[in-house]
Amino acid sequence: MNPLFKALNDPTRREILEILKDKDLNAGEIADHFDISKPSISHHLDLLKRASLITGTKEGQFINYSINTTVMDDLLQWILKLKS
Amino acid sequence: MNPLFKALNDPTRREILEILKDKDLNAGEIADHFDISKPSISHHLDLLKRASLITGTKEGQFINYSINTTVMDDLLQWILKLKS
DNA sequence: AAAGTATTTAGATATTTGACTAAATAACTA
DNA sequence: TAGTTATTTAGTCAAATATCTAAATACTTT
Repeated sequence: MNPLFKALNDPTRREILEILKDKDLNAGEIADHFDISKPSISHHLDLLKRASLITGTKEGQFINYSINTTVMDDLLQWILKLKS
Repeated sequence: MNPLFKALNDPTRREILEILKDKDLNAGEIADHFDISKPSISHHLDLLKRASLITGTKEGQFINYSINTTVMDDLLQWILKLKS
């Protein structure tokens, strides 16, 4: 659970998830959405990957990122447990 | 959303929520569950309060804390939006 | 009023985090 | 193969975080 909460505890990373919800994008396209350097975005992507919230697959020169929402099921469970 | 994610991004604070799920407790009782100083627990309680995840009501010398799960509805919505 | 208990506030310190620039790696293109 | 593009890794720095001890505040009890 820890890497998941950690990954979600940043507005930039949450926005990355929101833009990936609509469409897979490569690292450069993701970086273009933000006013932050590419290395910083790369770091955010790394944290999201560590939490399994995204997956990156190399397509030639590019790395295409997709969201993976299945990890959030644990989070949903945890919240619902607290609410019951 | 930010203070919510921030508050949840700590194992001690998540455990505080879990023990408050079962039963309201005062600050001292909460502190007794952990191997951490009372001032540190007080700080964690403050962050949880800022996120409206708990409420504290003074009962004489004690402050009784209760969980408030309604704030998590926004979080649930956010997660479900990403999953749809 | 003085002493004791419960909790928070203040101040200090070590660790973590998010950002940057510069350099490294990997793949494509001429 | 040399140059260009995409992305990550390395190293640095400032700001944020989690912890501690000591002191302050607030209530209760004697």
